[in-house]
Amino acid sequence: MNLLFKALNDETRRQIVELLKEKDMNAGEIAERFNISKPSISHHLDILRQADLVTSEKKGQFVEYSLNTTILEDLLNWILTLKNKS
Amino acid sequence: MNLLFKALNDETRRQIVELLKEKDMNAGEIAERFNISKPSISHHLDILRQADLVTSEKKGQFVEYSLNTTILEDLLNWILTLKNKS
DNA sequence: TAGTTATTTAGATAAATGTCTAAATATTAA
DNA sequence: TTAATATTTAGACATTTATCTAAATAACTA
Repeated sequence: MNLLFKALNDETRRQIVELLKEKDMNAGEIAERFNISKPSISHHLDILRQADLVTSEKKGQFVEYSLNTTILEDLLNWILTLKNKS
Repeated sequence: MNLLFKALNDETRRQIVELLKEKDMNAGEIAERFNISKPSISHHLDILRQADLVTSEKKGQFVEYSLNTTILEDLLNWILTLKNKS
């Protein structure tokens, strides 16, 4: 839960997640969308992966990233529990 | 959205939110629950208030804090949109 | 009014974070 | 094998963050 909140607590990472919602992309394609260096994007992707929000798969010389929405179930439940105020 | 994620990106603040889910509490009562100084808790409460996750009301010499769950609607929708993967 | 209690503000500090450039690694192609 | 391309790792640096103690502010109470 900690890693998940941490991963989402950054505008760039949230935008990456939104990009990956549309379609899988490789690291370079993702980096193109931002005015941030590739190493920085790589670091953001690493944090998203640590949170299990994305998965990565090597495809030749590219690394393709995909969104993993199952991990959002926990977050969703946490929020819903809060909303069911006692 | 930024302030909301920021507010939730801290274990202490998430615990405060969970406490306030059960009942309204004043700053001192909240601080008692943690091994953290009162000024630090006050600071956490300020961040939660900036995110509009809590509201505060002065009651005599005490300040009572309440959870505001309506702000969670945005977060909920953001997550649900992500889950509806295209 | 003077003292006590509740809370916040101010200022300091160590740790975490986001960013960069340069270098390393891995894969493809000539 | 050598060169080119894709990505990550390493190391540095400025900013943000969580925490603390001391001081300020506000509100009761004797």
